[in-house]
Amino acid sequence: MRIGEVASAAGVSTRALRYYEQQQLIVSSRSAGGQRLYAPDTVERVRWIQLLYAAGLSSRTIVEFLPCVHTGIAGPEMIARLRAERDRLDEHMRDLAATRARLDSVLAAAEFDATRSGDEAAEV
Amino acid sequence: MRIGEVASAAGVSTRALRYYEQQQLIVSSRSAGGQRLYAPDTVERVRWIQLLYAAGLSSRTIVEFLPCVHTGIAGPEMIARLRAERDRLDEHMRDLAATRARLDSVLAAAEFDATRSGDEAAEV
DNA sequence: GTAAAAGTTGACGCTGACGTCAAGGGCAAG
DNA sequence: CTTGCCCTTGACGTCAGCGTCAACTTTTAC
Repeated sequence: MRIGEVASAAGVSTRALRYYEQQQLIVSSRSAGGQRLYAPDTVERVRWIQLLYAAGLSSRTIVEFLPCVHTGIAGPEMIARLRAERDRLDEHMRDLAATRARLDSVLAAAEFDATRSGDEAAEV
Repeated sequence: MRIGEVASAAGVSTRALRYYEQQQLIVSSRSAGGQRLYAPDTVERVRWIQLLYAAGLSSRTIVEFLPCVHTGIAGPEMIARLRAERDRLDEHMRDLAATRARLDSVLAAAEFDATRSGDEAAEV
């Protein structure tokens, strides 16, 4: 696959893919003319990368994780790192849930106030 | 309260507080000598700000939300924005949960593999 | 009264994940 | 052959939330 195909299949820009390659997150072979060629499973890999970015991991961390993500094999040190990141994720999710709850109660109050002042448009 | 007190009470740097003021997130009066003085509830406000930052909101968004967060009053437009952000948060949390699950299954595989190869240190 | 601690206003630095030109080369179609 | 689209490297730009001097002033403690 060429870079544009991978980009649209994975929903990222070609710039992002070149950046990922520079960060050693993905690899490519080259055509005779020097164009990048990707294995099909690169798309899956890129989706993983996006997930891990969204989870707050850095390129440096992701590049360490990706091998064992694919092979399922990790040394004890890597297992500890994986656990640590999972626990960080858990904590972050708890914080988000708390924030969401507080935001929701603010919303409830605002909606109640809106209905009381007769603003029909704000009602569910 | 002076800036240092608020900073340590809220767990942020003084630099952050000055930045928040510049972004109109908090206000201060001044002493005769020109030093910032804060109302005690500023601490709570700063905690809110931190929560919303952690939830991925920008200063621009937070400055719009904070008034109705405190008063519980919001126009229909603001209520829509609040709902939108809450929904974004929900979606983000779902993504994080999915990522966490996938990470966890990788971990399970790695741990299993580690026990099979007799690496006691990696066992729970 | 004086030294230390805490505060003030600039202003530049930093980090990360790309966006965005610029100036060209590769490649299938007609 | 040339049109047009996709690709290449290189390099500078961006944005946000602060960190970090620097050079002073205010306040506090003794």
